[in-house]
Amino acid sequence: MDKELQAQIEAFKSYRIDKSPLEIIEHYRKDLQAIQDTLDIAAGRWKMQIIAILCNGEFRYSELQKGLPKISPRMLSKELKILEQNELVIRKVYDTIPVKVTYRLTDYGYTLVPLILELTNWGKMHRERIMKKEQ
Amino acid sequence: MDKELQAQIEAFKSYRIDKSPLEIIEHYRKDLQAIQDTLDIAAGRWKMQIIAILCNGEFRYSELQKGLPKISPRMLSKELKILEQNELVIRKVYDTIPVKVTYRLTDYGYTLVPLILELTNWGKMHRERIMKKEQ
DNA sequence: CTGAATCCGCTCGGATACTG
DNA sequence: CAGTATCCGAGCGGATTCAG
Repeated sequence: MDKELQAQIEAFKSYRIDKSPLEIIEHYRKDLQAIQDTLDIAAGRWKMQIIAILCNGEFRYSELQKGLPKISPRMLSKELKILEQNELVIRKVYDTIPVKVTYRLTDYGYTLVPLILELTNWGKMHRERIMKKEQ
Repeated sequence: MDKELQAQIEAFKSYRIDKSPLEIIEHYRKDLQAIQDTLDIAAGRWKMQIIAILCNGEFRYSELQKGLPKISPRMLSKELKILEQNELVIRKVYDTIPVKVTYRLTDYGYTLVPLILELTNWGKMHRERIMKKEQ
């Protein structure tokens, strides 16, 4: 695992050897654009967390609220609507009384799993690092 | 690669089988916190892109500006300062005339490489998908 | 060349109250 | 239960100008 990371880093560094900084930047434009594209979809404090929950299955609106205690209903419904528009989430209404609404990821939404995992892993590592420093 | 993704997704789904949504959410709190932690470090429109450039080596302030044509000097220096405070980036001043300043990642900064790669990959895939749909 | 200083609009996101 | 409506503050980020 760590070796893999080393390899990735070395790949970046070796890429650089025979190029000037400006050449590198030029060849790297598309990657930056790609990052920007991802950020456009996933921006904000909540979207990634919502997707992360939904990776685990189908959840009701109120269940999501319990998973994200600090989110206001306004934000939750707003974010869900955007995620639905981007075809990452499917909203399903059950015609019962009282109403029941569930959310789950589309297949496309599940393509974000690796990203979610990286976010989670790095966050955990970061927290450990902070803890150590404080002691 | 795609098989690996399938395996990851299945891992999520099978995890769910014998648990209620609320149990899942409860057990999942720490992961959400981790995601939040990462977002706190990487939030905003520019930080990830700056780190992505610096993955390729050492760059001067003006080179970074060329890599991110739309960033204002204010933002660039502000973001770099925060990244430096978080020990992701090292700032180095050369005592020449005119001054020369370079930025590069710390070893800790390089731990973000996998995340950067995922952001890039997903962004590229997403763009292809959008293109197809529009035709 | 590498920023710092100032001004400002906008949108993100929180709080609260209310509805079918 | 699953949202909507309304109000509001903070800060993100852009534009421009200036300085060491």
